[in-house]
This record gives sequence, structure tokens and C-alpha cells, in this order.
Amino acid sequence: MGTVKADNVVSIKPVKVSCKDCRLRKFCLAADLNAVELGMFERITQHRRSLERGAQVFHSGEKFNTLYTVRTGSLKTYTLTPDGREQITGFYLPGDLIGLDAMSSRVHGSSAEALETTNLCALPFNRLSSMQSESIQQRLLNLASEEIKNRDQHITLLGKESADQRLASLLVHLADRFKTLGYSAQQFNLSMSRADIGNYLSLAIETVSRLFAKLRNSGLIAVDRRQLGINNLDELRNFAASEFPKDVRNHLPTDGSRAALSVLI
Amino acid sequence: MGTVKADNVVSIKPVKVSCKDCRLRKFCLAADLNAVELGMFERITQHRRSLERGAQVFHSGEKFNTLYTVRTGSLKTYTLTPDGREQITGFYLPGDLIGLDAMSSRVHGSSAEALETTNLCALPFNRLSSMQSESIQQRLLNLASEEIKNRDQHITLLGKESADQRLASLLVHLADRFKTLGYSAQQFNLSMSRADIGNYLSLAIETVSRLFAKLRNSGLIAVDRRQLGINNLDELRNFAASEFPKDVRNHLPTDGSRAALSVLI
DNA sequence: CTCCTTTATTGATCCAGATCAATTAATCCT
DNA sequence: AGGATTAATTGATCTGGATCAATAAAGGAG
Repeated sequence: MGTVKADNVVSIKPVKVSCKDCRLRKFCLAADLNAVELGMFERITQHRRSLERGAQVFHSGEKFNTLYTVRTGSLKTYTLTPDGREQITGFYLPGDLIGLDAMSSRVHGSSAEALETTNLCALPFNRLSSMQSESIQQRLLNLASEEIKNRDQHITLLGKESADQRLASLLVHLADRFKTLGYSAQQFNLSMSRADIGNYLSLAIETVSRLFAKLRNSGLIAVDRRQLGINNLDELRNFAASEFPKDVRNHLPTDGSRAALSVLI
Repeated sequence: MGTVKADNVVSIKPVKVSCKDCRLRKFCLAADLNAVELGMFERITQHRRSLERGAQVFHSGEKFNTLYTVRTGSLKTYTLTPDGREQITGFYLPGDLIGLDAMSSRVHGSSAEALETTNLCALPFNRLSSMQSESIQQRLLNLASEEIKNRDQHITLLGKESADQRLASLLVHLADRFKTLGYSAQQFNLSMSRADIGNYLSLAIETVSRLFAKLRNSGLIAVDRRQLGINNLDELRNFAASEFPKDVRNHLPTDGSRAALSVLI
């Protein structure tokens, strides 16, 4: 990441993929637009940004003027603590919109960084607003609302789930996201490092490593470096939402149906 | 809280306070409305809800159709973990809008409960939408954006701050909020229990109690049950944002300027 | 190819904050 | 008022996950 991260110049070049044919349209701001609006939208969205791993899309503190939709690749967003440590607040996959938290103050409150080679659609906010499209306003509001709900989920994860459950939850969440996007939920690549995962889940990287080993030993997943296979998504989901609070763990029945889990507990 | 919480019937009665004269207008959805729009808004918002402590405004899973603005009092919002434990996601004070996270799915993803006697303005969402007011749309978007930013802050608090910093951060945050509302930042009442504070900050209630004692002993605050006095807001703010990660704490200079802090560390 | 840096794994030890326990102080009934 | 429930404080002990440490494995640059 070192040299790449330092001062990566971002190439801005039009890429010829019309919104009309875009596989991701139903996830993006243009979801509900009619043909006419879509034309306007496409004229506004002509700029695409291509990023290498480690490249920053925007920094906390910068002036906000553009929303971005992920077209390919993935990103992380993060805030900084007063003493400069980074707290990852979200991972973003194709179809996701980033920058919503800056709409009000017009200043970015978080930073965004590509986790791998990533393509974005840049949506200049003022021009979006000037479209006066009811559909887009609606969509923005819905996406912001979803974002709040996601954050609430994550707060609940950080506040109430054990280390094991946190990692399992993340994997299940990613699997579900990939499935929605039409990719395999059973087999995918983790574009984020163990450090990123630990940071996001508020766990030490050694703990993350140990938990991967634990899940592998239990047979729930197969993991080799960043390549992940989920052997039993339902059971992994059960484990993530395990209804056994810490103090009850040791009193589990080891009889049959929870065989794989018993390895874990 | 017991019997009150159980099945509190909520009285819906018009209260004669016009939005035009409302001291909280600049914080609420009606912030930027012109006289005509304000009239429409007021006709929509005729219903006020009055709640006793422990009364629920809405439950997670319920159909969403109304946003609420806090007029007096305060509330907590919370999600439930799969095994039924509650995770508080926010405290809401006069002027705050609750329910934004449900706009997209039209189903509440969290619950809201009054922390004390509380009055709300109920804003039926469909009727708001039908106003087609650009100002209101804008305002909704901005408030949702702020809400995302607040959640990011809280995630950072849960993920990166020590127990001491968390409590100090909450107190500073409350002080700032009260100040914005025109109340004293130095002296206010904590409407939430120690249990609520602990839940919100992800700390055991015993820890919260000990931290209050610690802050009191340091001279930064005065606290008697739920009555809080902040003796030195700036120093409390410094402490909350203390740039000394856990591992450096013991190497602090004990010389002068950080005298009060040294009691704490 | 080799050297170097980064990322990940695994083991040993430690500690911040949780849990357990006992006491006190409010507040709520009847 | 008096007994009962709930909220808060304070002390003693325990533990999940952090930190420290060493090693391995994978890229990456020349």
C-alpha cells in the first residue's frame, strides 16, 4: 500500500458504458428514472474515476461536491480519532453510493479509499440537485435512510456481539451483498486486509486471524489468504446471530444438530 | 419503569403552540419554510403526542408512517439483538427528528422510548411528501445526512475510545447540545439511567458508576444522582479527546497544566 | 534469481473492563 | 408510614480479547 497510497494521481476519463445498459442501475441513484431523466442524468455523470488500491477518493475535512457510485471494485470509508487513528465505518461494493454523510455540511466527515482497483461514477451534487428530479430526491433520501439503518446495525454489532459473532456477521453480510449483486455467495474474495477487518470490527488483527482459523476448523468456511469459501451459509448465519450470550455458552447441548457449532464454542 | 412501560396509552391531543412561534422551529423540518408553506405544515402537524417515562413511540418491526420531532423531554432509540438484548443507538433532545431510518423500507428498524415526560410533534410522512416542498425535502436529506455523520462518530467512539473517554465524550456532547438549545451547558439533568448510559456506551453499569466517581474526584464534574454539573468543560473536552492511547497513559508528564487530568490517569 | 517489505499466523502473557457480590439510597405502592 | 422494588455505588475477582513476540509466507523491486 505504501507508495501507492502516498500521492496517487487519479485519472479522470470518460468510459463508454451508458447508464441505460448498466447492470448496476437498479442499485444506484438512477434506479427509478424515466428515459428523459436518464438522459439528463447520464450527461451529468459523464466523468468516471479509476483508482488503484490505496488511492483516496476524498479526505475528511475536504469540501464536498460530488457523490460517487461504485461501479467495480470496493472501498472503505473511515473517520479519524483525535489522535489520528483510523476507524473504518463501512465497506462499499458495486452499486453503493458514498459521500451521503457530507451532504448537509458540504464538508466530508470521513475519508474513502479504494481497497483494490476500482471504478467510480462521479455525480456532481449541485448538478444533481439542479435536475430537480423527484425520483432522485426520493432515492437519495431512501439511500440515506438505509445508511442510517446499516450504521445502527453496526453499532449493535460493536456493542453487543462477541468477537466470533462479529466476524461471522461480516462474512454473512458480505455473502448476502454479493448474492444480491449476482455473484456467488459461497465463494468470493475479501478485498480488505485482516487489519481492515479488525479495524472495522474493533478487534486486533491477531484475533481476526485466530477467528478465521476457528471458523475454518469448525468446517463452516474455507479460507486461504483472501479467498473465502462459505461451506454452510445458514449455519454461519445462525452462528453470527447465536442466541447464546457469553454466560450461557458453556451450557450448550452437544447433541447432533449443533455439531459444527460445538467445535466453535 | 415497570408498569408504566407495559402498555401505556398515548393521548393524542392538539396543543395550541403554533409552529410560527415555536422556539425549536429552526431545528425541525420546518426550519426554512416560508409563511405559506408553514401554514400547510402546521395543518399537517396538528397532532401532538404526550408520553410518560417508559412509553414507546414506535417499535422495531412496526409499519412506519410518521416522523416525530421532540418538543420537550427526551427519548432513546434502540435496536434489538437476535437474542432480544437492547442496544441504544441514540438519545434525542428537543428539536431532534426521529424515525428517519424507516423512510426507505417503511418499517421501523428501531424502537423509541421516552426517558421522561415528553411531548412530540407527529409528522405524517405521506402528507409531508404530498406537500412537494423543496425545502422540506432538502431538510430531510440534510437531517438524514447529519444522522449518518453522528452514527459514524458513535461507531468511532465505540471502536476506538477507552471507557473514560466514552463517558466524557457523552457528557461533552450533551453539554454542547444543551448549549445549542439555549440551556446551560454547565448544569443539566441526565434523563437517562446509568444502565442506559452504559448500554449506549457499551459499558457495564458498574463501570459507568465508577467513571462518574472518577470524574467527580478529579474535580471535572459534580454529579449527584442524575443532576450533573460540569466544572470545566474545556478540560473535560480535552480529556474526552485525550490523545494518549492506552499504552502511553502511564508515561504522562504530571507537571502543572495537566494537573486535573493526572488525577484521572 | 535474491533481498526486502508487507501481511498473516500462532503462541505466551497481560489487563481494562465485565461479572459477581454486598450495601445504600430512592421511589413506589398500599 | 412501612415494606418492596428499582437504581446506584463500591469492592473483589475473573476473563475475552489485547498486546507482545517470533515465525512464516507472499509479493515486489532490482
